[in-house]
Amino acid sequence: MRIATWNVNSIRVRQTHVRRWLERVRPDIVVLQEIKCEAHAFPAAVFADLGYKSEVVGQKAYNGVAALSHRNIVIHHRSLPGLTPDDSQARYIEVETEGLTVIGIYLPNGNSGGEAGYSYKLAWMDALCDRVEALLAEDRDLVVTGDFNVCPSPLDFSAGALPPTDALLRPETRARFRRLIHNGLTDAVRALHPTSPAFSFWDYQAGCWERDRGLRIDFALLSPRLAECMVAAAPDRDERGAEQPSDHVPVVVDLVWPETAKAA
DNA sequence: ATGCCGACCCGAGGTCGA
Repeated sequence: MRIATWNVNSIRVRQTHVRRWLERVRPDIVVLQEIKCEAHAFPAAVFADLGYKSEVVGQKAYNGVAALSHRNIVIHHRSLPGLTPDDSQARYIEVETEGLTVIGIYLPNGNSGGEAGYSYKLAWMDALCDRVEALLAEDRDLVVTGDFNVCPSPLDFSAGALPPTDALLRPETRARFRRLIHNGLTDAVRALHPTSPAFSFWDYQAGCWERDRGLRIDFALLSPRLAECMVAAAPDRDERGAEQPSDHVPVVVDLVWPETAKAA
């Protein structure tokens, strides 16, 4: 099973990129972030042509997440359970496919809106931790994937790419990311690539892509049984070199169930 | 030290992203 995440920075601008990428990579399920449109404006027909159904949590101009799959998927939540007050921003989608729960997130950046903006990020992360704990307590097979807007360690960003006080780096941010991991989730890319940066984002500005000055902020976190099935996990760097690219690239994880592995 | 770029709003230039 191939699971992927991609912050596309506007699905209407990037729809041909996503279509071409679906044909090349053929994920079973991909969650998208920053689609930046309402559901009625989502180009679902473009992906339906390739056999992909869409579930969309839209918002005008900002945020917006979606899930595309050529399998049957059921949407369970369109906002983050337990976040108070209710999240008016389209940042969370929770779907189920063949017994697997997939949570797609666009976690708040936390650098805008002053301390209130940062508090919102921390509250969002607290609610996400609680949601993950509840699902793991039910022994669910779970993937939490998307744009986390967190750089957990110095390996996850180029030196000087972010000021030390940035919301992606602050100790309170990192502590909450560690809490997610300590609940029993495995950071798929880091588990398979312990020493390479494996960036997933390069700013449009200052020639960051050409200088490989990037960040690793897009993750796929796997519950224990799924982590044992992981055979590959990596950012798809090729997409950053495309014409008019998103500033993020897809992150792709491959899982192979033990029965399949024995047969192969 | 700051801005660089690109997308949104809409039809200028402000706002946001990370």
